[in-house]
Amino acid sequence: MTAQLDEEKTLSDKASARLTQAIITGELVQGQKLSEADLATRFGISRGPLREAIRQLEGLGLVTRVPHAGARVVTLNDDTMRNLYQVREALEGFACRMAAQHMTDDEIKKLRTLLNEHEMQIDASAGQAYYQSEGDLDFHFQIALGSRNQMLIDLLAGELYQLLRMCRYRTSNLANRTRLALQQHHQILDAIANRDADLAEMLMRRHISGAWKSISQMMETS
Amino acid sequence: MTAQLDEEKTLSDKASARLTQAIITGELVQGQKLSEADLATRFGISRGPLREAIRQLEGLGLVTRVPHAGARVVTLNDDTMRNLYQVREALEGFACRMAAQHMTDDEIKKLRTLLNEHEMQIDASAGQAYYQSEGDLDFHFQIALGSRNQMLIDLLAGELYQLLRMCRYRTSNLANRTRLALQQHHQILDAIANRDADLAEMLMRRHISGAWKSISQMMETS
DNA sequence: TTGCTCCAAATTGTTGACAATCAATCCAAG
DNA sequence: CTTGGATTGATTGTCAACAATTTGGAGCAA
Repeated sequence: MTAQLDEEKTLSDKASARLTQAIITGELVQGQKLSEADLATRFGISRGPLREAIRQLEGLGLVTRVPHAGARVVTLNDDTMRNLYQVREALEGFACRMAAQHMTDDEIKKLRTLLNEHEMQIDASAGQAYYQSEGDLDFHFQIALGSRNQMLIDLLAGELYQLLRMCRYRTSNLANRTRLALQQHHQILDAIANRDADLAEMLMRRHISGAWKSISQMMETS
Repeated sequence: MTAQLDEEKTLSDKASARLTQAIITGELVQGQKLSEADLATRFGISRGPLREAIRQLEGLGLVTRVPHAGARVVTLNDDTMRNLYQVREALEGFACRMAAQHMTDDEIKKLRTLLNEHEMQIDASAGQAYYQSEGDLDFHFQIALGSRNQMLIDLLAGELYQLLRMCRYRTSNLANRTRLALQQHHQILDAIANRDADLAEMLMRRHISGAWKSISQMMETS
């Protein structure tokens, strides 16, 4: 989505982006301690900017820091993942309600086109998890944009988005729900097109809580 | 609530707390530029810890920073305030739903007692805005705790809470709704006590959206 | 007067050295 | 053998100097 390459402005920002990437992809394991000296040398920068980057990631909830004892990558246990999906249920449900009120007909049409493209990609790649995930995130991001609420957009596309990608990486493609998800996306978009805010919110909530049920089932059986 | 005095651990944390306080109380005006040198000397610390504090506040959404041009206090215009109240409507409504499912009977009883105390304080202080605000925040905080969702608690008691206090400070006691608010609090608690999650969520949503309507009306007439 | 160029001052970004704190180890006393 | 405490090592926190970038204005030409 926003794939800003290596040309950020400051070293702190570069380090922040690199750390985020490393945490999401699992290059830095959950709960791992972040050694300032180690990371600074690995990134080829001084400890100053690195510390600022860590402070920023702390504000974003990706690391936890205890004074004089260092920072650790946040650990996503079952509880925090359940919490995350619940918060998403609340926020994305509400975003969906707002989107039903504010999205233009043109935006809705384009989003429908996007869903159809996703469908074709799924047919072509026969269930490769990558397209599934990216397509799913795309749809949810467009809904967030449709809410016309910048704070909501920042929350969903920022902190929660990063954590969600960590979850996705951890649970990999445990549950292959791409067909069902796509169908539900269409239903949600139908509700939005009909300007039925109540229904749109309810469907999005079910979509997300259903995803969580599926994931938690898969996890406890494995 | 959490009135941690001057004994934080590190200078960065102290500076962070002091900056937050200064921003909320309006000592630092909205949109004002944060000069590192100036603040560092005022706080009696070096620029290093101060920069870390600013980075942290950036992550919390209290300041906006543009590379090589400095950080500014976030500005709360009507749009962002509306956005804030909408996000609260979504999150606190959901928290209320969870609270109806998870709060113990004992917690509910204590919360009822708290509301009664608030009522007496209001009678005694005859509408002093301070008690109104603090009491209101107390109730909402307890509801958040009742959700048993730590992420929700962190959001509501952290970033959103600070922004809300900024709003309260800015709009002062424009709308004296303490009586009405207290009555609605009782109704919400009734719904929770009856374990009626749907009603509890709906009432909390109306409570918050009503508060926003009242505030925005007051603002456009002034 | 207007607009441009270029310079300089002020501010932010970065660094390496120094101080403070915590954790583990080792030694000695009971 | 255990326990208590001091010591040492590593890691985090802090500082002041240095480098890089932006911004504002002085100077000059059209």
